[in-house]
Amino acid sequence: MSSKELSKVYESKIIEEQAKEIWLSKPYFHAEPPVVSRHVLSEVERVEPDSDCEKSFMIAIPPPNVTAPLHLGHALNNTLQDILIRFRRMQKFNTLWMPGTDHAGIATQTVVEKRILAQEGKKRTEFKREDFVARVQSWKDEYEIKIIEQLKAMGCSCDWARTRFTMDEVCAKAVRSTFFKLFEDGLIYRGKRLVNWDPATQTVLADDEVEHETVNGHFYYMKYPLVESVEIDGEKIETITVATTRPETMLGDTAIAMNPKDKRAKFLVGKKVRLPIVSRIIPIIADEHVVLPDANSDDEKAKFSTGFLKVTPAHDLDDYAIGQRHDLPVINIMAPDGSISDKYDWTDWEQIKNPDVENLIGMDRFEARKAIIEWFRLEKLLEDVREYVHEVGHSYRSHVPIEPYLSDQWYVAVKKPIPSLVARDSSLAEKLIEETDVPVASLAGLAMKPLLDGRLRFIPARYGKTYQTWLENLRDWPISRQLWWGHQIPIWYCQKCEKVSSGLKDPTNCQHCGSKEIVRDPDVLDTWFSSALWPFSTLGWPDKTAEMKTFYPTDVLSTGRDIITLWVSRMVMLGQYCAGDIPFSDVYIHAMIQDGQGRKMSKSLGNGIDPLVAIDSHGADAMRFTLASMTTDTQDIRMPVETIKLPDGREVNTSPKLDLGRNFCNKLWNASRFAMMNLDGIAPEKFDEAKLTITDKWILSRLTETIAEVTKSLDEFKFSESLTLLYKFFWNDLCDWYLEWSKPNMQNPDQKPTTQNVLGFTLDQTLRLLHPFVPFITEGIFQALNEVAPVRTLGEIAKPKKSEALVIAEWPKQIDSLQNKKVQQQIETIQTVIRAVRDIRNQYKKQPREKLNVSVNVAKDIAALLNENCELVCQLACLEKFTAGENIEKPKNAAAIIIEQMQIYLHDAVDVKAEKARLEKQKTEIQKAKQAITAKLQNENFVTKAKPEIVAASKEKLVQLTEQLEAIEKNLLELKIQP
RNA sequence: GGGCGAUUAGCUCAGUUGGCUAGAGCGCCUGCUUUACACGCAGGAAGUCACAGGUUCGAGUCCUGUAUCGCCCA
Repeated sequence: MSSKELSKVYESKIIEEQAKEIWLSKPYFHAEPPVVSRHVLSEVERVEPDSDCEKSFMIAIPPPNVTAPLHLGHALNNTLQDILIRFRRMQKFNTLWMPGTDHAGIATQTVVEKRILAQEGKKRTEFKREDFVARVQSWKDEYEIKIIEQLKAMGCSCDWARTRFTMDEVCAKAVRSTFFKLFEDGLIYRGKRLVNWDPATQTVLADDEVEHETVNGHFYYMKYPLVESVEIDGEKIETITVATTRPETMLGDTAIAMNPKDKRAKFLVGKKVRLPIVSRIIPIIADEHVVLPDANSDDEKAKFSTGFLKVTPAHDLDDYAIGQRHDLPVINIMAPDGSISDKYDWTDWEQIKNPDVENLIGMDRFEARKAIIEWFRLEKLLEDVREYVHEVGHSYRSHVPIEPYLSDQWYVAVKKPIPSLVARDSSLAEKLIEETDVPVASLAGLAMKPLLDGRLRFIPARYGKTYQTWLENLRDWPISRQLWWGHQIPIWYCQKCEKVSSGLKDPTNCQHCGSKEIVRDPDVLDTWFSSALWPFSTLGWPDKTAEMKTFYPTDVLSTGRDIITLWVSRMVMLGQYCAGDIPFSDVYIHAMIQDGQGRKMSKSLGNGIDPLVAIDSHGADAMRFTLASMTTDTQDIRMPVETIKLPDGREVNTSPKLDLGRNFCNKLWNASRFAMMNLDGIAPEKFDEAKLTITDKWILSRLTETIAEVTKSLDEFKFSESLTLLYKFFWNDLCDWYLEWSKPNMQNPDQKPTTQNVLGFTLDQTLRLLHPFVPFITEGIFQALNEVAPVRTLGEIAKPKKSEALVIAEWPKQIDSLQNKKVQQQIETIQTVIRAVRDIRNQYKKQPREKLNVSVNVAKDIAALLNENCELVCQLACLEKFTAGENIEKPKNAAAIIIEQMQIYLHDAVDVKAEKARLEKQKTEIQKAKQAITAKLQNENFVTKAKPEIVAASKEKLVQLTEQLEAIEKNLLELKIQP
């Protein structure tokens, strides 16, 4: 928009480039704490904040994983955040949107590993650790740039100068400090536990990184021979049958358990079984945990149970617990990659090894399953195989079934009272959060309390329950991961005294015996450990920075419901623990985008939409508009996906839904263009309040109403509602009616100056209201408007501050004096008449341009209103002549339409048949409505119990319907008389 | 197994604390080169509000149950 006019066609790409240039020309997105000296970090002197930035507003972006480019879900989440950020910035909050990316340990390492294997045929283990990490690092560098470019393309107004990465120095310092603080508090400990092991990526996973998938599996019924036969009720028993879904683990069985209530228990408990293949002699024990068999039970487990449970402590969580209770040996028969192996704590290998077992060594766990079943079949020990549908845990990264695996891991104790807190207030030592076993002073307690106090709020509120239930049932958090990519655990093992050392700085000697022979733990920390610190690590914690003082706690976190447990809860835990306060007060949980069939968008289904493709085809504003307009508080939004072929032959996915946004932008562009064509020579001093027409008053009233409503709904995170309000105002009021009505005024020298000011002001305010949603196009138009009409005020009534750029313009304020309900009602009446005329015109197939005559029979006051505004009606209904009056007779050859309390006659339109049909139809409708309301009013209960105003309204309605019905009947009668 | 959500026009969705003859956008039908916009304008057709009970003067809205779909947790 070089000169004073907007280009004839709206082109998103040009507008986006221009807006980006403007936004980057000055630090509009940058926020600074209000301080005198920023260099003194320890004791910051605060100056009194100036009135323009009294309050701060901050959002920390959920840092996207550097694993892959952003998808449409990111586009949605970041659009919503940008809307909030731009809204608050315009409201003159000191607004900071902190950007950055996440190293995403397991995900990124896996992706890079796969790529190197595919392209170079090399495994990770063929690299030196630092060389491999360097390869991941360069992947990260590449994707970090891509991601930030994508965010910029979407219009995100982040403070780019502050961009962080979860493994950069600033974040690493926070990670180290947090770890050490937890370590000092005794909340970090090492334990040998059965963990969720991912054999593909070969690392441990936390409970919530395990996804449960429904699997069509089998129950295998395998006979184990008793060492000595047993007689039960005269029957001689040689074998017992166990049922299992995982036969391969039998190699590690160390007992058979049965429920003590089982009638056979008294004969069998204490006896021994010879484990097939391995010939290990194992005991039969009694344990309450074993499910009693019941073929008719609704409980799946009872239905499939034989009453005998093979106990494999090293490969099953429940079995591990039984093993602990009965002091059973734990025999691990697998390697970390899930293959059968004698190299990892197969403690009795030497005693039991035989050719049959040796055959199995090296087999993958599923291969081994087949081989073992085959062995049982050949030995006639396989009693049965039954189909069984069950849930199996899978890795959320590699998607292979999880293997319960015994290993040493570092844990964070989440339900242990924190010594440093208890030291400050000893009453906290034993205090529990009501109706839970969660100590108030524990990490879980710290996370739970703010929700219960109402300081932490979920939007929609129902997600608070998810958060709370998870915390109540929380187990200790395993934080070590057997990966190379991540924050290496700051723990050193002494080779001499075997004790561990840790610290804020890397130790050179053992902190216990002083030995120099210390070795650092090779594992890295769970990615969520560093993500949990994000809202304050990015602000420079643990240093007492001015940023921490100004912006912490932050205001909103916007994210998907899938990571409420993984991430949100841990941020609150560690925010409270490290920074001494909640990390944010509002957690906005946005919907998940699905395709037209309600499926998740995913690479494997090929049903995803690339935001860059959407931006390319429809424009960033269009994409944002569409996404925001679909954001209600439901948990899913469906976006029908359509595959199109690009000119270059590529096939890409897009969605017809995006047209909604594009159409809107096009309309906005053209309406603004039209407005500006009429704003030439605008003179603010020529605004004359006395010359405001009814339509001016109406649009200003609607504007101020819209300002109030939009502000309120944005305050409440109602994105779709805000846009609906804006759409209605802009399209249905401003474009459809006001712009049309303004046309004659613009030709009238007396009226023009005032109309110009009203139009300039209205457009200005509309652009401001729309800016958070569609920032590029509104900025572009605003810049042009600044040239065409630099001052856009309404005399003394409204003087919004000028701004060089819309991004920092002031958010509109509602102006009560402009609110005019009476005028709004009058315009509605005028619109009703115009619509009615257009309707009959259409039915009578009159040409749109054909000038017609219309008269209206209506009560005196309305007749006066219509006559006064005869020109408004004539213009938009395309009439030659229009008269309204109290006792207007229906002319001959006129069509009649009865609406509200008006009888509108279109002269010279004769089609008796059509007219009859139309009136008969309306008669039926009105009769139906009248009957319903009559019945209501005859009901004694309604009249006495309903609110008086409802009853009064109903009575009035009845009067109106009766009048309408009479009018219709009268017209029908006339039609009958007519030939 | 426990929890949460959804079910309203062909499609995607609104529908406030119960109170109109249940709305919007897209699609469909009819007409329109009205000098801002055909990515548009004017008009129209289209719904047993998943089903069955209940509460109430009154239920798309509240309660109970059923069905289907989806998500989370175990």
